[in-house]
Amino acid sequence: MAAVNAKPNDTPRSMPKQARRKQLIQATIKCIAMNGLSSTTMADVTQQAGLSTGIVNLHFQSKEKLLIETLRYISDEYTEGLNKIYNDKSLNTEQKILAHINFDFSRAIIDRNKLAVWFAFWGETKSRPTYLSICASYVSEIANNLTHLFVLLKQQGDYSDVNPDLVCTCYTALSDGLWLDLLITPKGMKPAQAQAVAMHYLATQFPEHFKNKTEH
Amino acid sequence: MAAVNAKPNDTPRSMPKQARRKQLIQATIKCIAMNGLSSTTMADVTQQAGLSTGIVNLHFQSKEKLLIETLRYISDEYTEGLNKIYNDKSLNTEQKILAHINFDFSRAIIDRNKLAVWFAFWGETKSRPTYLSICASYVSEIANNLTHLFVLLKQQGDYSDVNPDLVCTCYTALSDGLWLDLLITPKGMKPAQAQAVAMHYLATQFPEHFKNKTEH
DNA sequence: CATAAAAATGAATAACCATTCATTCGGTTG
DNA sequence: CAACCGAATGAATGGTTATTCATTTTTATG
Repeated sequence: MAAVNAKPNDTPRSMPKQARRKQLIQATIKCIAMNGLSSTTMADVTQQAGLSTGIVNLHFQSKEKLLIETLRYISDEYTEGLNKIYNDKSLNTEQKILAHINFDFSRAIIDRNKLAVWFAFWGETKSRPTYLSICASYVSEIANNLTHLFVLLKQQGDYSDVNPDLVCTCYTALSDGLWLDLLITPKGMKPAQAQAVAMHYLATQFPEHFKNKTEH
Repeated sequence: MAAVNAKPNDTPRSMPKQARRKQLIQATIKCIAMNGLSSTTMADVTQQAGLSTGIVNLHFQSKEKLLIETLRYISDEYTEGLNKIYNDKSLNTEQKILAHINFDFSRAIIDRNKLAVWFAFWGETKSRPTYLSICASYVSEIANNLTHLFVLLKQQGDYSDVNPDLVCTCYTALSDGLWLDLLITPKGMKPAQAQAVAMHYLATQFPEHFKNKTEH
């Protein structure tokens, strides 16, 4: 029996379409991080992917569609990671919230390449309804889930003054703002610090659960 | 699209150089908000300003320098507004902090055109050292001043557990994140709401001063 | 007024860039 | 092995864009 040698360096044509699209999206992320969205060209992307000029149009029809799929890619990665946590039946409410925070400041998420992509697209939402609607949809999905966790936690302590909606809005804004710190002051703010700031806020709302927990 | 400032009498040539530069910067802000940074062209900007093709190169040498001056313009507007508050001898510490929050969510600052510009530039900082250094400089200036206010306030109440540095980082990140909400969910989040969220956080740290002071 | 200096114009230019498509390549099938 | 077909290539194309600069317009000065 001959061993099937899957050479990782090769990019065989038999690769499923989905894999080639992913390869191009990842090249796009790298290019946006390296050159900025405004000077990312098709040539940059295809070169970064090690492929030929026309390949993006073959797989995505146009540059605009590639960019939309790139935004969708990082949005999906984020929401899917969180949904895995929300749906994990082995975790209780407190553990789910902790897992959420850990995820928000995990390697895969606070990768500066991806942060640059997030902010680049956010900066364009006002002029591109498609970007805006992709953002609006993941924002509301996460807000629903996270608010619900806060509602549940509220019932587990002396938290009558806590407003779950407000806490969700505040936590979400805080973590977005911390992402900005990680992007623009990479030497001043480390991931663990950012996470500690987020924990600090949650401890003000749910001290019985989150005080003195600097978990990672 | 009609040029807004096309009336000849509005733009006399005797205008000081500084005024024409400002006019072009404001046109740039409007274009970035309307079309996105990545598709803002020199022709867009000059048309928006109601001036001729070569005018930007005459006053700024290049597009890149225009963009840098645009970032500097919104940064300066922000830091100067805050410095006015910090240096106002008629305000006590608590009033300065309240004024800071009011300013962060005032009309001039949370104008969606300008928010779009902030995020557009933040998205490019990773690839443009000049943008990064402009951002780094205003960030640290504000952090110094705001932290100092928290240090002073800490002495005015039973706040032994408060960490002024942490509160400054947290407040700043929170307000940046709320700006994002104002930009991408304009129908879901109103300025007054955003400000209330910020107040809510400060009340957790300085309850004797900021509890039940959500409106201003 | 006359003249010079400064500011602004906009047609022309050269570089750049997204997209196309005739051609080549590689894997599969019979 | 031969014939086929989808995937990939990359030179060519046409549209866009930043920048230049000779010319025109306006302002300042005596």
